[in-house]
Amino acid sequence: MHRGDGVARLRNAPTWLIKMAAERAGRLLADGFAAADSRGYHYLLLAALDEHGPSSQAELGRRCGIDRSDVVAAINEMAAANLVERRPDENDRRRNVITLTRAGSRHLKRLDDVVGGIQDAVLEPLSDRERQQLLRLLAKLVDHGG
Amino acid sequence: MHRGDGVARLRNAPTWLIKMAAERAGRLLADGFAAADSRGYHYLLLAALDEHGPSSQAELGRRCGIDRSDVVAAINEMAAANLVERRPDENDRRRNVITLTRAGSRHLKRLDDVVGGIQDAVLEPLSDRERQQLLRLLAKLVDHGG
DNA sequence: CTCCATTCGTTGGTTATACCAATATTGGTG
DNA sequence: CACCAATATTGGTATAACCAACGAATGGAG
Repeated sequence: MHRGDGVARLRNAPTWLIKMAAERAGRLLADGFAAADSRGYHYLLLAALDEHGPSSQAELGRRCGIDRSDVVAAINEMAAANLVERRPDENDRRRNVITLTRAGSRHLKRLDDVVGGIQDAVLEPLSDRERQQLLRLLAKLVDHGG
Repeated sequence: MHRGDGVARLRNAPTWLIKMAAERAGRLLADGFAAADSRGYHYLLLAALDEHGPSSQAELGRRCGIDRSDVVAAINEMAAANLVERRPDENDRRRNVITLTRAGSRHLKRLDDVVGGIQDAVLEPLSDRERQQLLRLLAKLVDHGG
């Protein structure tokens, strides 16, 4: 029995189904990240560093949609684990430059695998064609407003 | 700019898009409920009462997937607003019987309208055919595992 | 150069959701 | 009766997401 299964009017409410599916995906992702000693913010930040190179914390926050204060905490954790390096920016002494370390790159690869595995687990009941359909429909929804 | 828009590998990750869509839907729902002096739990509980008639708090919790302790709090709030009535069960004095009041029925109608409006807002970019497709795909996902 | 607004990192909160544990009361079963 | 299960309730925890305020530093307008 899942949240709201006993309420008939929700079974045909797309927004509710989206929330249900998101909850499941979120649980699986959180569990997978936790098993790799990480969490969602870490994955986002590592991926952003990988794709855009060394960045200030504010840049990371804007790119990932994470509040500056939460970036501080996540970077603290990852710096302590040597996944990233934090050093002051010579050209702008307000900023820190965050750099991905070798260990950070390796960790990101592991997390990419975790995410990939969860994609497969969640999408398992769908055929390739259906997955493409779903991707297209969701992209349309997200591009529009969210 | 939305959460994770600056991370390319997420734009083609269905689970991420689902989470994004769910966040948007969740925000809209929370805002809509708040504008009606309610929140998600209230809607779930009122809907369950409407569909199944008077129930104990434990029944409500099981049907809605809400923890018993959270049911207590939500029922407290709704009883204070005269949306439901809480009285001890004569046949089983462990239980309370929760009953929907007239005002509760009216409130539920308002919340149903709120939810309906949000469905339309979220699904706006999709044609009728696409909405049916999405509903089908999501149902498949949710039925399967979550 | 001076003043002012802005940016940045950081600390220290708040809120809402979703849990979990413990308790007293009652019900049902042997 | 003795025992276990279910119920309502209190209280607490963890987490994500967000917000406010601060000092230090920067940049631009005059």
